[in-house]
Amino acid sequence: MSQGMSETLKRLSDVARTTFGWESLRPAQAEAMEHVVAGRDTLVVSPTGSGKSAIYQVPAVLVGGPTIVVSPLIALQRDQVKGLLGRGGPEAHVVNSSRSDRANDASFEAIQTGSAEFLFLAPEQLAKEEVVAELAEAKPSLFVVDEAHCVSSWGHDFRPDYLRLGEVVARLGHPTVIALTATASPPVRADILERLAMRDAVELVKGFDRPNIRLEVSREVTEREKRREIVDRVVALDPPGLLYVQTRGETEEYAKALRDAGEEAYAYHAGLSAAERAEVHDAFLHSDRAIVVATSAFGMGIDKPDVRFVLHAAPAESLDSYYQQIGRAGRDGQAATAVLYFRPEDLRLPRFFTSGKVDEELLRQVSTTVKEAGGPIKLDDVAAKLDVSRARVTRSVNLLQEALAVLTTPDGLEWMDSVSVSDAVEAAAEEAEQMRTIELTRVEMMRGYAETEDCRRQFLLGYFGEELDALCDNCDTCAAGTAEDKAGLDTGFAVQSRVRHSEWGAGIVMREEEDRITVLFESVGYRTLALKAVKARNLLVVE
DNA sequence: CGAGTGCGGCGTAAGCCGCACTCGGTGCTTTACT
Repeated sequence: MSQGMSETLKRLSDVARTTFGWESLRPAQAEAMEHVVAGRDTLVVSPTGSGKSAIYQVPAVLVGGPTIVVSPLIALQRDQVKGLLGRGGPEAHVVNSSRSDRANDASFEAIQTGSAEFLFLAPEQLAKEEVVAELAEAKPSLFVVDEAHCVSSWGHDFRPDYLRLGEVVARLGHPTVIALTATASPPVRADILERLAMRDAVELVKGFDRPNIRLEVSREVTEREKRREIVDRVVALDPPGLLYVQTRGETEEYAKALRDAGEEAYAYHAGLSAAERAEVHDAFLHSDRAIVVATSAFGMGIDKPDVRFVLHAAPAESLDSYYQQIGRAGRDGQAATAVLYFRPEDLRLPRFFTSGKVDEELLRQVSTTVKEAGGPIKLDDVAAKLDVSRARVTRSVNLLQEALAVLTTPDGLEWMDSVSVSDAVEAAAEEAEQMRTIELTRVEMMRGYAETEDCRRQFLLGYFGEELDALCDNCDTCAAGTAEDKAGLDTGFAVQSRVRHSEWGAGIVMREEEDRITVLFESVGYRTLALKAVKARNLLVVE
């Protein structure tokens, strides 16, 4: 370590102690902080509860200029601010629609004058011209995106403003960008780097394996039988715990069944009132017997160390989501259990929820409007003109931009002259279709995990680009003895090597098995190929 | 996409078949009303 780096480290440790009261920095935290202080864009992938927030908070004090923190939920922003205040850290503000214009203006002023160091907001705020202008005036030095996997999982259709953060970064003069998340597979990481316009970024992936979580899959035939088994299992396991289900109705049904069986169970989904949701959060955080039956709405920002199990009544839409959800178990390092109850039929909803259903008519209208404007036009003006929600227009614009038909400039959207509306619509629809194809292969990887007879942890970690050398000895397949040690397996296509397929182009080998390999292709997503065919027809070339 | 629901037809009594239809997850914001 150079003299300069250790000097930085000393200053970071001083700030951590004097400003935040942290006596020591973990090596992984310190490494990330040094990159941030040096002005390097940094992507950090490490578990919740590992002190990710410190990675931007401590350098923020050392580096001149305020810190903008993008966070997906207003509740999460409030928690962060509370945490900072509680430790006596620098002043922090939030800006969102629940506050008055006057209050928000006061917050902008606080970061412009330097009386506040941190400003928290959602990506939707950054879609507003005035907001970006206020931030630009404050000359931020750090731009943090918390829960950065949302960029990839929500940006493509649910919260499209996530995909436009890269432009915000550019408008702010490219402050140092820090992206934080608890899990992200290689393609999700690549998506984050691209969408946030991160340059020459350092990727730090730490503490990914969670060996204390026992992994199990229970293959089910009938829905009825599955329900019975899940209730029995929950009753048998030690609380507190989580049961993830696919629909709001199921949260109520399972919660009732569990209460009938004598458990302290709560249903949770986004359709509940704010008060009801708060009540469940409260019960979960404070009771050591609580079981929450939830849709995917539950979990972000929940940091409870002693969750003993996370069960899934059905597959999630990707292993990224699945790992995120089971990662809420056993943060205290004590034994915890993750069981997936799997029926192939239950892949139906995840498939249905894949994005990519495009409204070609809307694409056409947006294209025509931008083209006929004859010069830069604001996204909001397009929405107003067409009388369509801003989110829907944003989604269309994102696709048209991908299709290289629309360009975003500081003055607004501009049409690329050489492109016709019909070509643009076609290209944008094709983009969407390709995205859908890739997302469907991600759902298929969920099936792969459920159906594998090999070590489940090797499968999971492999999906995230991490290699686990030995069998984990803490999953059902290891226990059953079906998992085979892969040491010495040589398919000729080593995991993580770059390959090229005659039809599908460039890809990365994700997984080797006796008779097949799984490759992640840039253009078509995950594909499993039979080695026999690959070799006979010379389909793959190692690059 | 596909499981579950509700309805008409069938044909003389009650239930069953096939068809059309509906519904399914995440949160920001904004605006018009109590």
